[in-house]
Amino acid sequence: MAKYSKLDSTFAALADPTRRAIMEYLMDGKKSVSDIAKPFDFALPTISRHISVLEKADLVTREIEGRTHYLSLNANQLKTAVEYLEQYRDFWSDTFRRLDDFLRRDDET
Amino acid sequence: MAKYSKLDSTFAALADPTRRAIMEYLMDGKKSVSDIAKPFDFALPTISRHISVLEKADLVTREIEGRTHYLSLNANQLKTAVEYLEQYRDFWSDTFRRLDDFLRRDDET
DNA sequence: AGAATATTTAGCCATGTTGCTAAATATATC
DNA sequence: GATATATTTAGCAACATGGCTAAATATTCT
Repeated sequence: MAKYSKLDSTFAALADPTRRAIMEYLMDGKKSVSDIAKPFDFALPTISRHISVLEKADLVTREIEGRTHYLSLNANQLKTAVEYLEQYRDFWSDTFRRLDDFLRRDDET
Repeated sequence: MAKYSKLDSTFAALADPTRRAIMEYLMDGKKSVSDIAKPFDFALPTISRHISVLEKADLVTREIEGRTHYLSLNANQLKTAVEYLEQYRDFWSDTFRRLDDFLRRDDET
């Protein structure tokens, strides 16, 4: 399926702390570029580029109103990233169950 | 918390398709470096480096037996990455619920 | 000891990323 | 129409990444 075709850019976008902070801020709702930039010590073009990386990764969407660009989280792609990682869920459940069993057996001695 | 302190390198490691393929292969259990390298058209040192990127990201662990290095998935860090992304779960549930409500209302007309 | 096997390290090159400042573009306001 | 505001684009420097080959290291086998 083409569902996972953007994982490269999605995970790459998530690998930067500034971009993750932007994402977290957007949980509050849609925000303009300058709103997003305010708390950071970076020049505006730097933030603008971070936003466009998130946009190309489909993690955020842009809505232009006059001269202001509003950015919002894209639920779809976030969900896709989690779904990809969840294929490992069985694996880590097994691991923790085995650890649990091990500890439980210790208790019985 | 220091729990999310490795997210930069973890997501960066996941951003490469070769490394994701390696991870998927490791779901089958622990494998040697040359086993892992076999299906790829890359030189062995290239795969060796990909593995060490995964290792530094805490996504895999290494167990050395004689001259052979065995690699396994690290359940902990996989779980941490998913947990980080799941803070957005409320957000995307809301989004999809709103969409659902919208479609439902359409049905009623 | 010497040869074979498993893997890493070093060094190179091409490309991509992330920060900057300066300039361009688009829209709103006086 | 000129000025102010919101944002992007261009171009640069520093550094990181991902591929390669050649060489080094560690272990096993004869």
